[in-house]
Amino acid sequence: MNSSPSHFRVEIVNRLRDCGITPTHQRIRIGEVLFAKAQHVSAEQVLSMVNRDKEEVSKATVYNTLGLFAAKGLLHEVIIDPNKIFYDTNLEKHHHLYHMDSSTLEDIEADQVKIEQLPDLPKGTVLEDVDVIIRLRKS
Amino acid sequence: MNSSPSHFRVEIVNRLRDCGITPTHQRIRIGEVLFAKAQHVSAEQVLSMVNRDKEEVSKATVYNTLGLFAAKGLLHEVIIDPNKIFYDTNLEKHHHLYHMDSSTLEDIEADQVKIEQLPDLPKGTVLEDVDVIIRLRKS
DNA sequence: ACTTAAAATAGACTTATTCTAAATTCTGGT
DNA sequence: ACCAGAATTTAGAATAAGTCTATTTTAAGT
Repeated sequence: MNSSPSHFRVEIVNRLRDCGITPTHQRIRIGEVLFAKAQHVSAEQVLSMVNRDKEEVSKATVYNTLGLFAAKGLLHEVIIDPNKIFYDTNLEKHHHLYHMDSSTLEDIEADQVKIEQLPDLPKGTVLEDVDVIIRLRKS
Repeated sequence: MNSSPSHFRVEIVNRLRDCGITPTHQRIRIGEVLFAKAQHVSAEQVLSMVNRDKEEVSKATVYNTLGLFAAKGLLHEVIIDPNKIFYDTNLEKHHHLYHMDSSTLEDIEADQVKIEQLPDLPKGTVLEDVDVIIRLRKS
């Protein structure tokens, strides 16, 4: 609805189309806040970022959209804190440092952790992902 | 309050004392169901196991006690399912297979996974734990 | 523009967990 | 054994994340 949409906005629209997601106003808005930088955000945070200036997107839509984006691979769900899913916009293979004192999450590049051996997987199953979470505490 | 407490019951009482936990009726009851075998249980499950025959322990106490046991190292919290904490009575070093289709958790022994390298930890922090979660999907 | 399927919405609902304030039970000192 | 104070338990209310539902709005192809 803007006559000169920003380059970033156009990028998001294309990204959504590439995944077969119809780029609605709300989804684009959510994309704008999510993909501005690599970050870990909760649904709650997205909701408030998206509506910072004016009420633009409902709670239900934020939840639906985050679920949809995650299903399409635009985000990863990170499950570390029991009361909150974090959505991670960093799609590179990577792992996490979790600061238990502050409940914050920090990325570590995949090559910083070397896993040499995994168990035999039960038959009938395929590996989806290996998450490594390094929990830290203040010393 | 039983004149011939079972060996298992006595064991639990000692275990609680060793951790500096006053062994109340409720805590012992909860210990009985938890430490009967290595398992992963949610608070909800503990609540219903404990009160199977007759109402013995309140919800608040179950939550308090699980939190206390975890703080004292009698249990480990496992956070994999976003809406639920699972408490793990297996205290051996180990990792987890998570079956995404059934939302169930399976232990794997620590030596089944070899981690060769960890990143340098930020200064002022100490390693608390390294969790490896292998997510599986039906093939 | 017109139609229809997809998407978004408000707000009620659910579910896990925490809080609160009162009642009960321990524990250590007598 | 008895008592006081501390710790623990309790029922039920409160909170918070997330889901559901029924209705309205929007997107996209004709």
